[in-house]
Amino acid sequence: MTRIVKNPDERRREIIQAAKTLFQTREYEKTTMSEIMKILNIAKGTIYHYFSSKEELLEAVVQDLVQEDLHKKQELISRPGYKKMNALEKLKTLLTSGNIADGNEEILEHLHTSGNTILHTRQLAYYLNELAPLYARVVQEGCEEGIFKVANPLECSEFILAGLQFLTDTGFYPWSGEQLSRRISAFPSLVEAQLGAQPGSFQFLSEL
Amino acid sequence: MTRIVKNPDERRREIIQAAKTLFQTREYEKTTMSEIMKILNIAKGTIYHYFSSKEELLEAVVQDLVQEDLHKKQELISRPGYKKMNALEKLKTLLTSGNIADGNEEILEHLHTSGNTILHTRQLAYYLNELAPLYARVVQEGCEEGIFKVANPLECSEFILAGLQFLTDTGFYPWSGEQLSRRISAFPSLVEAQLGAQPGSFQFLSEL
DNA sequence: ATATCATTGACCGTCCGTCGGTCAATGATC
DNA sequence: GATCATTGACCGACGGACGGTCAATGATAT
Repeated sequence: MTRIVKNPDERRREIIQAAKTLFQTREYEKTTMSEIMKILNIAKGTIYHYFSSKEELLEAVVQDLVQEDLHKKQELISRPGYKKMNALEKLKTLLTSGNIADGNEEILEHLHTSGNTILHTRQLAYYLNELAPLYARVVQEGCEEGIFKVANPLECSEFILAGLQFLTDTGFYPWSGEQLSRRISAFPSLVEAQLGAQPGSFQFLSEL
Repeated sequence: MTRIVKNPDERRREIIQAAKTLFQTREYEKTTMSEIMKILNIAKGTIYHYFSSKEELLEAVVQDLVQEDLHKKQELISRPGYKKMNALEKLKTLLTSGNIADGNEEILEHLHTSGNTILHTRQLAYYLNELAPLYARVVQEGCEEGIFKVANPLECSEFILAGLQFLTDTGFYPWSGEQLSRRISAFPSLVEAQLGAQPGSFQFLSEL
């Protein structure tokens, strides 16, 4: 067969991109390396030239996914208007800019509701490591502004992000519609209590 | 080979028991049906006579695991002294009676630190469904006693349990020792804020 | 005796990962 | 500038393991 040689970086990203799509739509465990290879028209060996195992490929995909989100958020932060906001508005900006699994929303939405535990867990864990500090900074500011009251900003951020995500992401578990709406309705008051914020200030969490 | 016929219920429980041990020590995905079958000295077909897939066997194991915990907690609740406690003491009793993955502590402790995402996620989800209502009731009582202040007891319980578990269970993700101790130190103030409880009342959470 | 059903183990298809080997580009040597 | 060695991207047949199937068989109850 004709052989196509590409820039290694490009090839690597191609593989990650294809794997990302498949892992998200078909579920990690039910995605085969052969599928990825067929989509890209490459041989088995090529994938294994770049990633020593399926597991390692997953790792790269997750990293890519979270990094994407991180960049999006950093872009938001560096926008002109951002600095003038108070901590609450900043938090709202960060939280509403599509949490985890953004940009790929269209793909997900439907098939998201399957159960892709491994991908989602890794993603959340990695997400916490990378993004919780960002939120923590804003929480800290809120405390200084006097609108929040939190003893441990970083852990508080991790706690909130983990809770919100785990309890509403059907990628972890097939939560029922009743469970989801029940939880989402309660989130504003939960987060307000957690941050010591004014009642109603996080009402927007119920309106996504 | 000589054939050993057992009471179906007993056989079923044998299989669940063996699978439970292996799933917890070796990790679900790396446990093979053949291993289970070898331990029990039964043929492959026998397992599939009781469980139509490995996945279904996992489901049964998780259910068993959580049910075990539920019974333990119900036993605690029905003890003579329990009813006389105030809500805070009751919560402490429930929370310190070994959360998820109790009884099997010895086995875990060490190998727990591997990464067994699927088992742990299912377990937490199932745990929330079954046990959050128990906690919610106590939280509700606390509100009536005036020592807590919570708008949505059930969702609040789910939130706390999910957060604590996800952020400290190395079965989800290999959290570092630094992360773990940092989070555990912060838990008292986080939970107190969430429940609107007196500062210091959940200090015991840092001392497990 | 015969119906029922728990049990067996050979067998199947699939999937991850390996490995020996190909080929083109790069750069050293004469 | 012609020749040749080296590198590493790429290939794809193959191995081995695993989840799952099924027809046959033995045990048990009636």
